[in-house]
Amino acid sequence: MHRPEHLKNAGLKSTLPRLKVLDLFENGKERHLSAEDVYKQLLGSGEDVGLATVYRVLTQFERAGLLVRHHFEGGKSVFELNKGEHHDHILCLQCGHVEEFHDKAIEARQEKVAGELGFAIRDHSLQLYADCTRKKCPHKP
Amino acid sequence: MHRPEHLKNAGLKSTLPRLKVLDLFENGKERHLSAEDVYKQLLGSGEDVGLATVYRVLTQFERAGLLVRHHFEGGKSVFELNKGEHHDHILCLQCGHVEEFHDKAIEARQEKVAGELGFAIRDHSLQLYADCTRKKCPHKP
DNA sequence: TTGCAAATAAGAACGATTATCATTTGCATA
DNA sequence: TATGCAAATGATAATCGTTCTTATTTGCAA
Ligand SMILES: [Mn+2]
Ligand SMILES: [Mn+2]
Ligand SMILES: [Zn+2]
Ligand SMILES: [Zn+2]
Repeated sequence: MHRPEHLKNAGLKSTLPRLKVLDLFENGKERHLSAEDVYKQLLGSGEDVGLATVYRVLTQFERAGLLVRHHFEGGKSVFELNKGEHHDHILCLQCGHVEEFHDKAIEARQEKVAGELGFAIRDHSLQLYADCTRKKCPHKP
Repeated sequence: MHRPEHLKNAGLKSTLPRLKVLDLFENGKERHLSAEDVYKQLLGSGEDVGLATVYRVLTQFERAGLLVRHHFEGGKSVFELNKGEHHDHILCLQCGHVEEFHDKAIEARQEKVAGELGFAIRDHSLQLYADCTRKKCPHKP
C-alpha cells in the first residue's frame, strides 16, 4: 500500500523508523495504536527505535495527513491510518474493543445545532463508551 | 444553593477547602473550571489551599455526583456543577468560549447506532470545536 | 565517495495528576 | 466545653505521557 514514495510525497525522508512505524499501521493487527503501543511492538519485533522518535514520527505523520489522532479517555493519544473519510468510535468499557461508525444524521445535526448557536464547526470528537455483546468479548456478560 | 449539609449528605465532612471549592462553582464567574483554575482563583482570593487538596476535592465531588468531569482537548480535566441533565459542548477555537447544547436527535441516533452494532451505551462524549461569531469574542473575524 | 542538512537515540525536562506522610482539623463523645 | 481520634490537609516527592536538547548517525544529492 504505502511505500517510500509516500513519505517523499509528504515531504519526509524515507528513514528506517518511519518505514517501520508506517508498516505497523498498515500491516499490524490493530488499527488504533498509542505511541507506547507502537514503541513496544517495534521493540518486540527486534526493531531498535527510540521512544522520542516514535512520538516525533507520529506527530509528523499526523501533520502530513497519513495518520489521524484521537483523544480517547485514558490520557494517551491514539493514532490510526487516515482513511480519508471521517468516522467516530464506540469503545467497549470491558474489553477495550473499538468499533467505528459514521452516521449522517448525527453529523448533520451537529452542523445544524452549531449553526443555530452562531458557530462554524472546524472539528469534532464523538465517542460512545459502552458494553459490547460480541462473541469474542473476553468479558461477555 | 449548596450548604454544608450537602457535603454531609454526600458523606463528606464539611471542611473549609471543600466549602471554598463548592462556592467557586456555585457563585463564580465561569461554569467550567480546571483544577488549576480553581487553585489560582482560591489563591487569588486569599484562601490558603494546597493544589493537592484541590485535585482531591474535585475527584471526591465528582464521585459524589456534585461535579461532572470533562476531557476537552488541552490535556487537563475540566469540571462543572452537575445540573442533573446531560449536555454536550461547543468550544470556540479562538476565544475559548464554551457553549452548552442538548440535541435529542443526536442522543437518539447514538442509541440507535450503538444498538445496531451490539453495544449498550454507558456514557458518551461529544465536543464540537468551532469558530464563534458572538459579539464579545475578542478574536472576532 | 563525499558533504551536509535532516533525523535519530538517549536522557533530561516538562505539565498534569497522584501518592506519601507528618501535621492539623472536624466533630462525636464525655 | 474539653478531649480523642479518624479524616482531611498541605508540602513535596513521585508518576505518567509527552516534548525538548544535544551529540551522533544517516539519507541522499552532487
Ligand atoms: Mn478509527
Ligand atoms: Mn457544561
Ligand atoms: Zn462524527
Ligand atoms: Zn450528548
